[in-house]
Amino acid sequence: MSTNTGAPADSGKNGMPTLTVTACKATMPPPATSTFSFKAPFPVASPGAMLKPRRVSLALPSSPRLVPDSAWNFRDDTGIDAHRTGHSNPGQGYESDTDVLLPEKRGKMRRIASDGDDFTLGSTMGASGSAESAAGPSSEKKQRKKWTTEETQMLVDGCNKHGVGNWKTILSDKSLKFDSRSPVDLKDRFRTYFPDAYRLHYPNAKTHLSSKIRRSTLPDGKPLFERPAPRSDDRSLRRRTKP
DNA sequence: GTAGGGCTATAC
DNA sequence: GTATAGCCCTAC
Repeated sequence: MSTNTGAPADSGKNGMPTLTVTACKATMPPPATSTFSFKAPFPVASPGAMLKPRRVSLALPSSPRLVPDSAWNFRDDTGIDAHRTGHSNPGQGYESDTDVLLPEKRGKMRRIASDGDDFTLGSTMGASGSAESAAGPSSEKKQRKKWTTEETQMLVDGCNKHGVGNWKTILSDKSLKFDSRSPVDLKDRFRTYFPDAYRLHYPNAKTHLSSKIRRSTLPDGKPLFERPAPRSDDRSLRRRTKP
């Protein structure tokens, strides 16, 4: 699987270690250049010192999703395959258009892709839909676009330069080239590709944290990224509650 | 604008 | 059939 050859190595200036991690993918062959260089952007006394929950988990105390810490080491069990055990048909989407469940039934409304489907993504499409809004008013689903090694490296560089979580800033950095990515795309990529780092920076996250993919910590567990200083208007401590 | 959970296409 | 990655949606 993925290996983390993070080389603590020559701690650079400011005591910030220059790290190297091998970015092998579990399901796809490693690109030609599979080594990313990481550099912790901010000095930190201890890995956990700056950790501060930015959001409160959706999981209610009584929620079956709430799993013990030990479960973090397992695959996304906390994200339970609702779509596999629920109403949807794995790999086939919903059985039919009529299988679209109401929000009160499914928890929240989702757009269903179907032939001739007419819906638009609505105003909330801004986040990830903006990048390819050229699709038109009744925007079709954004085509899946795999992240290249180069893009990933840009993301890493951006995180090191601007701090994890400053996706918009990273995206705006002229020196970083992304292929029509949105801030959300950056966040999602970071979340899926560097689950360990994501978990370190966002302890509340319970999804997209495969236990098999670890590209973001050193063998000794030290993080490759540093969380930027929390914003003063940190809303992370609050979290929506499920109906 | 960002975090976080969910859905689903795709690879294996 | 399952795991992963990418996209979607919504709360804040």
